[in-house]
Amino acid sequence: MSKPKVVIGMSGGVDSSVAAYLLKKQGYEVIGVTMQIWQDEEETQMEENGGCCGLSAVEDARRVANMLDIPYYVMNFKKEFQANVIDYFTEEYLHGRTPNPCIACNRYVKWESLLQRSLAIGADYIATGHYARIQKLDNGRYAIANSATAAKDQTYALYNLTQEQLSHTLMPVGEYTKDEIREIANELALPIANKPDSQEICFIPDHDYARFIEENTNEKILPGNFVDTKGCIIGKHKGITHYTVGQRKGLNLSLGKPAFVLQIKPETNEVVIGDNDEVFKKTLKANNLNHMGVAEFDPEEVYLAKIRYSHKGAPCHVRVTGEDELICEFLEPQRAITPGQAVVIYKDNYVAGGGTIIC
RNA sequence: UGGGCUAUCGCCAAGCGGUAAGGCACAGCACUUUGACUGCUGCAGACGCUGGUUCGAAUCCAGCUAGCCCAG
Repeated sequence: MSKPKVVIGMSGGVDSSVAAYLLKKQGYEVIGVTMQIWQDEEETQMEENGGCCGLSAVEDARRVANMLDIPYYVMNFKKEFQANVIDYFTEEYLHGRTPNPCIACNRYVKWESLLQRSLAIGADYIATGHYARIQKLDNGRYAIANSATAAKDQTYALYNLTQEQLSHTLMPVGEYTKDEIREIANELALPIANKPDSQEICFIPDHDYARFIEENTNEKILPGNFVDTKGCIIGKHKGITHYTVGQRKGLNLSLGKPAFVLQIKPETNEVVIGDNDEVFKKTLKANNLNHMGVAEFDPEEVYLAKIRYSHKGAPCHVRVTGEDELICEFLEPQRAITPGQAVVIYKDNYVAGGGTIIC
């Protein structure tokens, strides 16, 4: 008798607002929720230009919910966000890796925590404004698939969701292009129709990662040596948290030719420097695997793998080398394979699985 | 202290009498819905200092200063 109930995570932005509208139109009983995840009350000001999680977001989301005539709540997830995103982020950098906090946030906060609380209040699904689609494959598994807009594809950051989570998730805007979504927002005269897209890491608005990390750890970040591939010292660095593989800017190294970070060695507090062509590698090892559309990788098959958000994807073979470990062998060398980043493996146009790059 | 060499932007470096190349670094902007990468733009009013020769000098000459090398 009753309509299926869905909790939509509302950021106050265009996408999630339209998503709420679409769900309602599709006949769901929609409940709007904004997750409060990091901001201190006094800091509302700084997020005006559309961060995904600011408090100004709450005002916008509430207005949209009113217009759509759906119930609206703010849920506090600061503790979960701190533990699963901020602490993880800091810890990774301290170990010389380069994390992708959005992936952790998606899996552990936006899904795990929000889904739990939503189910607890009687919802059947949660929904978001991501540009991606959820498919149920012939093998019975759920997988995230590319959205209608390749340009706006967000599947990479969602590779880590579990089957359970996917079975309770809806992504209504995945069927549209960004332009179509904005058009709908305009037609509805949503107050946020022209908000710019969010970008950058939401909890570091000033973009100063190193300072943020320093303020969020008790560990002392020590300067160390830049070394070349032979181990010769060629300069001083400001602390390994300032660097990532493939980086060129900010090294302050004048070698007569561009210098790039090849590797970060936390054991010795060294940063290895080399030429651009030395930052290309053909294989990577990953652990912390998540199987999405494919339960077991076929070593014969050629998959497409992305090693960073904006990577176009490159063909590779996938070899499982352990309980929770695999190796991707790319057909062509890839630039800046970076420990801490995620490798997401695609089959056709859906996510087969992925993991965290360890080397 | 005797002989030789060198002194041009933060680093490297063109220039050889006609009015300061380039690379690296750095900065800003653009791109980017993780970090990066990339692209574009900017970056010596002046060539160690002081004089001199020339219509004209970073470029020639002299002295001074500093650094390097070789002799003691």
